[in-house]
Amino acid sequence: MGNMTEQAADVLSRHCPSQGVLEMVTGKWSVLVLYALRAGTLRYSELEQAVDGISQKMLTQTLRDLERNGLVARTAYPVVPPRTEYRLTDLGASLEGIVTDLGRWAQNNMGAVLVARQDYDGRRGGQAQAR
Amino acid sequence: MGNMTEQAADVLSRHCPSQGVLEMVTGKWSVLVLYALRAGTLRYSELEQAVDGISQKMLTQTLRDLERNGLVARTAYPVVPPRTEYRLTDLGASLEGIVTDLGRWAQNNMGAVLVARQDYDGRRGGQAQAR
DNA sequence: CCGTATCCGCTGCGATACTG
DNA sequence: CAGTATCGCAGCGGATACGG
Repeated sequence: MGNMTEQAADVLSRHCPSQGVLEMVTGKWSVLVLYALRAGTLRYSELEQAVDGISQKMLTQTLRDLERNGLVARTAYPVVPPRTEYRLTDLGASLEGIVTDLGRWAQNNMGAVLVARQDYDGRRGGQAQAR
Repeated sequence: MGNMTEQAADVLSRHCPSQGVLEMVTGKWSVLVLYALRAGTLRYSELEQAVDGISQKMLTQTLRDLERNGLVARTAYPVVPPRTEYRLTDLGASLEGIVTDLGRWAQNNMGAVLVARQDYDGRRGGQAQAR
């Protein structure tokens, strides 16, 4: 099955629900939380440490979002002090490979990207360049 | 880049530049444009058609960003009417596999995600649910 | 310990109009 | 055809304070 010149029902199609699925990856923190959870089950506080720089608000919000999308399972133990654990669901685990590849790509190629940026900004002749 | 006192010098570390690299993927349109450009060299108007629903502003902005990051090459031919072509650089092409996997994952699993959302929202007992 | 609530600046993104 | 300019707003995301 080869020919894919017809790509009507594709991710690129506006009304395809897969767009909404991709929006899970957009957002500053989602990928990083998934990346951290590859290690296995983690408590809230452990995630907070693992994903360096994330605020409580964004950690909670990202986790709720991932939970809603069925990628992460939340288990709260009614003890004092509270204990809550998060782990990837099967669905979430099916993304592990991609998340890992993405992380590896980022680390392997950040150098090249940084150089490209300097090059691009440089060609612009030292004008004030935001971002 | 030298400072990696611990094994913790990976994507999850706050000061790791790979975070900035990951931000290329965040954003609603970047992945879709990359996805479209897997097909080969495309003109501006072809991209506009391919990535359904994107506005001129966001297409231009996304392309500039990808160009700045060294993932996309832009070639403008000084003819009338103007003709501008975009293609993946080698660096951009090195992301092809991941982008393809991501697209395939989205299409294969959007059903499961949709179900998970309904399930999650349903358990909340019909309360007003944003997003 | 694991959250929720609130205030608020910033910017991503869309809509629209204009140009070489 | 391939952009740029401008406006406007919703929502992301940070800081801080509070609650079970």
